[in-house]
Amino acid sequence: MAKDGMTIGALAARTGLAVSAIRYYEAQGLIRPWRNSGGQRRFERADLRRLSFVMIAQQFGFTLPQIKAELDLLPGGRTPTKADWARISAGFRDALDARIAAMTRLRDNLDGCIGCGCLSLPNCALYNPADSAAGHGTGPRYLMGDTPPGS
Amino acid sequence: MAKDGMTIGALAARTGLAVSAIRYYEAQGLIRPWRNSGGQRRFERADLRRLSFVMIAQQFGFTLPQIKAELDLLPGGRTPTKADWARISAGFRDALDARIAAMTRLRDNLDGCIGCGCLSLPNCALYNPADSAAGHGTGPRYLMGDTPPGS
DNA sequence: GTAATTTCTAAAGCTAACTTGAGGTCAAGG
DNA sequence: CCTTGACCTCAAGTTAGCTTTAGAAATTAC
Repeated sequence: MAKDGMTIGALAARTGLAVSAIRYYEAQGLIRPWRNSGGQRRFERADLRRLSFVMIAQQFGFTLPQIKAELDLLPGGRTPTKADWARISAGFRDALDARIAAMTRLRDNLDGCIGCGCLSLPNCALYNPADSAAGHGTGPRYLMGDTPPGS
Repeated sequence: MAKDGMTIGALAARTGLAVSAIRYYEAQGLIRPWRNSGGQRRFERADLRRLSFVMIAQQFGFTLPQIKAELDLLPGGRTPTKADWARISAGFRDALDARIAAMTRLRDNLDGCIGCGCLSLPNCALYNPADSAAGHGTGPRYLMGDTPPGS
């Protein structure tokens, strides 16, 4: 009776996620529910926390594989403790700091461009786009009509 | 002879964008090249700046329609002046500030959760996700297994 | 016991932002 | 003039992150 677990619908109601999204997350390996005798998914309370983590991380622009990598650091056999969560959240925070710093730097550079009115390189540091904040384009990109650094 | 313009290849080389991406941007109304006698696109120097703006805005997570909305504020008939660019960049900066603030707030809330070790609501302000930073999910989302605000 | 609800799987569809491919035209060099 | 490379259009394919649909089985409510 203790190991009853939540249904997917209950989990959806409590997280605000769609049932389909939760199933999708399972397919991506972010959660690992067990099955009851009838083949239906059953979730533990800890999964609420996992999904919350997923949602927060997404707010910051992390991809599901990246989030999975963080979650994979949680202990396998037992229910994660406060300390476990604190540990991965701290590691996560470093990534956040870097991301925020990159955005801020980018904004400040734009500020500089507005100030000088140039909006053109090489005065402007904008052509060295901040790391993975949101830029995962295919090829190299140079800004303001500048030529690549090494040419 | 003055109105010769750049070819799409030249523009691609100078921005680092793919030729196909530039054509796509035209289709989305972000740039309006003219055509030469043979039907090929020709671009003005100001388009370098427009594309640079597009690339920077994308770094910040703006969608192409949002970027187009900003670019549409530029004067139609003439080549944009420094003042024109400064004006739209300033408006743009406000959006950036909001976005960075939202991210920072989110991070700080996460900090609080790490500090108290709870990572659970309602102690944690995280369930009131920051505005459009990256969250454009379909339905409502509540974090940490909390119930929605009004229930 | 039966009807209504929930859940199941598998496959297809959707949006954003592009890329790739096919088949053909234009422009520049020799 | 003729070849080569850049360019053209249009349609279809790609990735992420899901949703929708269809048909069927399990659960819950009465």
